[in-house]
Amino acid sequence: MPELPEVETVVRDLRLLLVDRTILRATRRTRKALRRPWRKAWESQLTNNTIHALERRGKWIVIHLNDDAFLVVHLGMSGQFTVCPAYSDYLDHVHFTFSLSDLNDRVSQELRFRDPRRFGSLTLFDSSQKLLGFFEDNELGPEPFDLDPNVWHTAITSTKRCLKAVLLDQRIVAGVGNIYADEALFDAKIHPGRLGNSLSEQECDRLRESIVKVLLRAIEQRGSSIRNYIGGSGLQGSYQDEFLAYGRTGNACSRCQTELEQVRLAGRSSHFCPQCQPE
DNA sequence: ACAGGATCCTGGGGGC
DNA sequence: TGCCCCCAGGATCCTG
Repeated sequence: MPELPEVETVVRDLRLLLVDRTILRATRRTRKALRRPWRKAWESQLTNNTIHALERRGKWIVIHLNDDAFLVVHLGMSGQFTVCPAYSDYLDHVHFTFSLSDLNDRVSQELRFRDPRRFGSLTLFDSSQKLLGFFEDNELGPEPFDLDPNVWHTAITSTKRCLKAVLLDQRIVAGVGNIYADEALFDAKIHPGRLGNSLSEQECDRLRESIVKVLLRAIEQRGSSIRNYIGGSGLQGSYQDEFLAYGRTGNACSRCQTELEQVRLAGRSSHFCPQCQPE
């Protein structure tokens, strides 16, 4: 579900709500397995630990704690990570709660992790070295905003995979998912089924610039809420109202009025304009 | 090396 | 109302 703009929105929301606050208690509310195993010992490691920074890396949320510890969260397809009043009702599928130290005269609050489909995960690393090692083991690629044009050009043109598969590959670029891959390819006027090694240098540049443009605009709109995505403060995003390709099969292309089409690539539905994005 | 499929899950929507 | 099937913002593993 959440791609880079949604994760960035959660991080920005939570930064305002969590920095300098202490986790008084970490509670696992279900025994259902998530994508990665949770160790019981992490609960005591988190207790009385203070959050001093939050950052995003690709689709990962990194929470900096004292003693060089890091809580790393992935939202998978349906994850929600929100701060809410401690007395508010629990929805179903809330797997973790982290009660927070009071802030001045505000009501007591909790950080909650909810994830109906359980493709998300929470993992604690007890040193920055282990955190970096984790990203290295995953071969997590560069942030879209830091892409070196030459490295990008080489990565694209040295593969015979279709572009949709390349954009979804977190080793090539971190943070792009199904929605923003389609939107970026539409913006760049490049067909998602084109093979990487068929792109010209100009097309590589255009695609890279479209990715950045689409992601930045989506962040401005707090991401896309099409099913159950919400930000760290519970607010929805609105970029879904600006989709030009994703989910618009059968509608008229905003540029040329041709009917948009849909194909399945890399196991994912891909939306495009057959006129603007020729095969 | 890569495509394609299955898998891990729950829930919503459409068709009947 | 219910049932069945398909689909979904992710990522990984297996087969051919």
